[in-house]
Amino acid sequence: MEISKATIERLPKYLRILIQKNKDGVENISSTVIANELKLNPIQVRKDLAAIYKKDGKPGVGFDIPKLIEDISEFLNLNDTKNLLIVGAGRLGQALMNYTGFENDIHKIIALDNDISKIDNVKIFDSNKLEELVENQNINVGVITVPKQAAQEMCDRLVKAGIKAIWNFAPANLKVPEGVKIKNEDLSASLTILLNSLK
Amino acid sequence: MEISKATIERLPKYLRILIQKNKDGVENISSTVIANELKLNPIQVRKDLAAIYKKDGKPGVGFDIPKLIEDISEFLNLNDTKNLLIVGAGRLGQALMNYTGFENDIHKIIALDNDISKIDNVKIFDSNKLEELVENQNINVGVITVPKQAAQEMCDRLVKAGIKAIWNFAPANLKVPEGVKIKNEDLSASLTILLNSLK
DNA sequence: ATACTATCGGTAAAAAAATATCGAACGAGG
DNA sequence: CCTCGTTCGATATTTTTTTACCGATAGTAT
Repeated sequence: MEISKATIERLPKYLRILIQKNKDGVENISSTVIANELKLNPIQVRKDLAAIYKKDGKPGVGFDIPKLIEDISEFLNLNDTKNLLIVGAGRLGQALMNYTGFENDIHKIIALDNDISKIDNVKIFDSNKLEELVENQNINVGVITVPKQAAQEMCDRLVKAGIKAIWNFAPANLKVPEGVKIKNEDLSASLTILLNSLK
Repeated sequence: MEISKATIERLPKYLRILIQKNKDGVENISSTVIANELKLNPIQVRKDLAAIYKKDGKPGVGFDIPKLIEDISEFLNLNDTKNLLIVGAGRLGQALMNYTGFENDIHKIIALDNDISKIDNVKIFDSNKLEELVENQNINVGVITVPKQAAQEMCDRLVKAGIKAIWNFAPANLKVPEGVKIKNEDLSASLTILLNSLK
């Protein structure tokens, strides 16, 4: 079956709940409980899970949590180590380097900046090492945390070096060629939408 | 007409393009040009704009950029000053305090932390001032940038103090009562979805 | 053993969102 | 001043996503 984009966006949310419940020692969970946590419809949760779950959920009991964690992780390909190259070691870049929220996949993170003396305890490379690092460090994702003015240029260099996925935090619509995926983390838009929902 | 959630999520993207074109001295823009920039369908762009634009677009010419900027800004309520209270003055909190991507609305940003000596050039308040600040500084949005373990507690305090909108950067499903809006900026999920799209 | 409740999966219906079609209007160029 | 390419808005259609319905099953309590 074809798995919808909407479903893929919800799977990580289910996973976070499942991991928490698993830590708490719970063995099974129903679609109703998951739905309540996320303010979703239980039927939707079941449909999403049916798309990737290999074992059937048990009527009256729910889903086997460890098995479900395994299946979602496998589907989302979380067990392969991913290497990130953070371009820009300002406050945001530093925040990402130290981010502990990547619960499942392990990421090697390398920071690049024009000013290589920015932080003491992390190795920062000079920006001119970008192409070399992409090649030698098996980088999967380029993360852009430079100011907006420099963002497109850094994006172009990452693409030229062979990167297929870009995670952009600069407030700009970056252009990438066909075949390269880009995810814009548009904080301003995000806040605007939140505020708008209050109306 | 009722404006769909999907439309509201696209409006800030249109706005960013329009502001850029306006700076470049362009006076009109067609739905086709906007759509190409964002890899969307021009018909969709026209439909979105029709929902909030007060003036008609001109066939053969396109839309009046300054007027469109004004109408989108008004619809999204961007001209009112919004006050943010950032809870947690770590790297992420500092990044948000210094973020220059909030292109349209002006935000007074106040930071809270247990350690009020963290940064030199920004006034940081002690965490126990949270309730007082929410009351006296007319705070519209509480921004959570504390570690996951402290996130729910801070969220509860914000809600109790009367905050109706929470912007959460901690990797956790925070619970809020009915009537309070929460936007989770789930970076791990975001990255996972990006990586998944490569398959 | 039987009834009761919670929950599942599959199919069907409804709602939301995206896209297509088309006649009309604008401006540029001959 | 006529023709052509561009673009619009309105209505219709298609696709995607969400929600409802229902018969069946697991576990629990009587």
